[in-house]
Amino acid sequence: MTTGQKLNQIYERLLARFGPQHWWPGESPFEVMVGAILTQNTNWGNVEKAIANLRHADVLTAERLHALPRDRLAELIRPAGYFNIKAARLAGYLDWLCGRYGGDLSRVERRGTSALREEFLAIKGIGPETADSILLYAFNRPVFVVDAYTARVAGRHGLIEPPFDYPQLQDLFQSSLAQDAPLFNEYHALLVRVGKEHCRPTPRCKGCPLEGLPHRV
DNA sequence: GACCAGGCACATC
DNA sequence: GATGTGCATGGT
Repeated sequence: MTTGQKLNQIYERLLARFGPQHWWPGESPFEVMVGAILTQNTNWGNVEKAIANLRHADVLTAERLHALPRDRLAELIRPAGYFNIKAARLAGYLDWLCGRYGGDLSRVERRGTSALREEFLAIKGIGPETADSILLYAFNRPVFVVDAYTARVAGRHGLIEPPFDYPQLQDLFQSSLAQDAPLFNEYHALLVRVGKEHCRPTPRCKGCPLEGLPHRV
């Protein structure tokens, strides 16, 4: 079986079990970008609390968030954890968005995918996963998002030989699947789902939709 | 009371 | 280039 066939088989099993995940759970591209920074190494439920705080404070626009004092911003996003670090990262992102694009995401939208990725990676606090999450979930670009769950599932099921890094894992998916943003969107969300419920640091393989597929000890 | 969560930058070797 | 560490809240 080719890698592409294996990846499609896994996708079909996950989708059959869990159904569409309706990612990203954000209301606008701007919210997706803010959420992508806030969710770094953090449970999404905590991020929702932080975003709710921003919404209730009526500062969920580029201009208002950019104008907010750093300590006030940190206070509002406190539930998301690492709040001082993340306040600085959001500020850096907003400096870029407001400084280079006047806070206008429709202008950002016009940029090509690889140029945009480079711009994101140049912002302190935006690494590969956050950049790719924004490209896929805010801008619908066919970029596969790699995260800890992706690495765990791919490693355990022998899709890739360790040691492997982010670009290698991303290339595995991008070169073996159709270059399709809705597919990448759903696939990543499904990997997160199976990672939360079964493919955990200490595995819970009983009842896993991937049970019976090749697996490492 | 551990363990875990949709990373990243920086220090040190 | 590889490895280690700080950052922090909140749910299980």
